[in-house]
Amino acid sequence: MAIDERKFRILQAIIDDYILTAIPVGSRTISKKYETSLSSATIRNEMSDLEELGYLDQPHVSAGRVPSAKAYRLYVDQLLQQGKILKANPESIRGHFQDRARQMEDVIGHAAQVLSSLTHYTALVMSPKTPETRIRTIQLVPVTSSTALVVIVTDSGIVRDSIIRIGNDMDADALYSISRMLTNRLAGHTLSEAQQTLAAQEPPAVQQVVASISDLIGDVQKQGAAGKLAVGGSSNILSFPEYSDVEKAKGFLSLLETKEKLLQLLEQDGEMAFTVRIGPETGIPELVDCSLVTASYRLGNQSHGTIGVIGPTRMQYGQVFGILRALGEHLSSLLKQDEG
Amino acid sequence: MAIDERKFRILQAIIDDYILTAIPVGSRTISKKYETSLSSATIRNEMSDLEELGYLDQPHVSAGRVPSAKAYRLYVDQLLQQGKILKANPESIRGHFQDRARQMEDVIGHAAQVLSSLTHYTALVMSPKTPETRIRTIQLVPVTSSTALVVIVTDSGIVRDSIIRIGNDMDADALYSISRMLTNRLAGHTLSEAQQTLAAQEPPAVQQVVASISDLIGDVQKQGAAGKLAVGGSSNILSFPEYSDVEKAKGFLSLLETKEKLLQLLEQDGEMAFTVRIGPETGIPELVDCSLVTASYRLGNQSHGTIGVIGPTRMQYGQVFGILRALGEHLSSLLKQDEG
DNA sequence: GTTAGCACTCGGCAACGGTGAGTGCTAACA
DNA sequence: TGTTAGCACTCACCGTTGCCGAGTGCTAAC
Repeated sequence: MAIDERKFRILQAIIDDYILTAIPVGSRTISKKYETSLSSATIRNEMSDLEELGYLDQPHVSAGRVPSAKAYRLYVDQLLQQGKILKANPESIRGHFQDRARQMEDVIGHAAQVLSSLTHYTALVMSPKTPETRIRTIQLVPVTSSTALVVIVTDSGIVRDSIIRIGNDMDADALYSISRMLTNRLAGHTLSEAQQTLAAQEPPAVQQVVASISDLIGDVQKQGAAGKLAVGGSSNILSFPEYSDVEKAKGFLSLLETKEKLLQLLEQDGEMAFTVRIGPETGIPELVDCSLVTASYRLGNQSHGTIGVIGPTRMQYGQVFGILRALGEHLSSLLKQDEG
Repeated sequence: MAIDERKFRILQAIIDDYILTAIPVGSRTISKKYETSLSSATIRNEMSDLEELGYLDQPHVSAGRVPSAKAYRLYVDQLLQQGKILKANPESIRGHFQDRARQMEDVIGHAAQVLSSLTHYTALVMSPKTPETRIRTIQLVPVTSSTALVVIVTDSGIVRDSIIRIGNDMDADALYSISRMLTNRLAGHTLSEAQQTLAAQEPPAVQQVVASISDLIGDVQKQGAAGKLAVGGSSNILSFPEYSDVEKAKGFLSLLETKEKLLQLLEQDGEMAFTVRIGPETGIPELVDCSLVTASYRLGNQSHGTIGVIGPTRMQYGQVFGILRALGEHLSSLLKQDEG
């Protein structure tokens, strides 16, 4: 038995209704609200077939039907294939980003806030990963007589700084000449090349400084490979009856606090327009009743970041796609402008 | 009618028991577990008096008694006065801070994590405020041909950077000479003085750059005045029966997401060893069932930050005091060491 | 001042039964 | 062969009822 066009229409109606109400959908509801030309008995037969095919679940015998993960999958694939993406109002997004944010962390934090308040779901925003970035400038800035700030600028515009200990006999000019020397030697190299170069030739005078800088380069690399994550609207999930159970809610919120797992989850996505993971497809027990929708946004020409939304499986997918697309475009333009 | 020594002992027993169990305490429980020399009837009379005095509440007539905010206030004051602060194991704290964190934000974020996992409550960590800080160095680092990174180092060791747009005709050396000029002119000045100085004398050649830097100084000032806030263990509150109601939990978690209110709350505290706000004393409706315990930690000699814990009013105060003290000391030493 | 005794209150819980939404099946109809 | 009306059946939900037990306040005796 295959799923024909009418079955699909009925399934769609069930999903639409369930997304709105979160109440198991009965045959009579469909017959009255959606397929008015068919009687409830006919719908019933079709629903029975759909259940057999694995698209519907029945919480108990005298309740209506609930869409399965398989049903959502079909629904979403159809949505994406037909390009049924609700247009979000770009103005409403731009309005939230009036004041220029200066640091990447501020931007992604703010974006997560905006995304969660627009969708009413939980928002994730990951900064772009920059695994194979090249050094552009290294500069030492005096802080105290015995410490200095190392600033590393890479070609992806990522800046990382850290305070290191220096010998007592260095003034600003001495630091500047070291900076020039390092920049000359390392500019254009990838981070790992730079670390090797530094390890190979250590001028004894600046040995300690160079070692610290080498450490820092390792940090930059590690961090660039990982990407930073901002979460917004954690508590939104509590608005949904799916999470009225406190234990479940706690599991979900704890998951949000351990960002490693989330990063891992987001990193599985390539540079797709949209990735949708429905319930068990996430592979995380706490998210069996959730869907994760992610999209990527471009930063310059080489690296990309990820934005996403976690909500109940009965998510307003079409709307979420639209908002993600609009926000992604906005972020891309925002960051491009920053870079000049 | 005043509260005599025996009444106080009974009140203490009730609070201790309620802190452990969250179940309204009956006269028989006290008579059996705490005041074994007195019968339940006697306890009953005393409890009736304590209720009249406002120290106890009765959820309903056939339930035990629950301590009021007034009771906790008395209890905590006594605790602090007698110095009954449980010693926390400093090792357990140090163990969590093995890897040196490089940026202030990492430090406070990590500290919030540690604090929440040690106490099992929700942790707040605020970075030190530095309202009257002085500039030590300003340096421009080339990023692209038309942008540069401004790094401002202040005497409180706070570093703030931002990317600004520059004219196209500046190379690294030109930027360095501007940096020297700015540092010479502004070093030792407070931020507001620096802004005024810059506004007064604008060399036309670097007009745009200077204006951007002036903006940035304003930012630094604003940010220094505010302090950054990290929250840890938001979901911990869900472990307590007080917040098994989803609506209440949602209100609490939403509050944690809007950091402005929290900052405002923390800023009311001066540089006290401990500040305790019990239930209504917080002045925030979402926190009527919560207590907020804060402590300050020193950064260098001038500025101080705040760490705190939010938990149910029936909090393990003695233990929390101990952990806060130990963590505060650790943070102070950690940051001092960073500064060199 | 303390305590035993007793009547009383009231939340919590389990059992009960009615209601209604929803189903599956069957038989008749187009 | 597909559609539909009819009907018996299931079962979650909800309000009612009654019991249990923890806890209280009061009184009287010690």
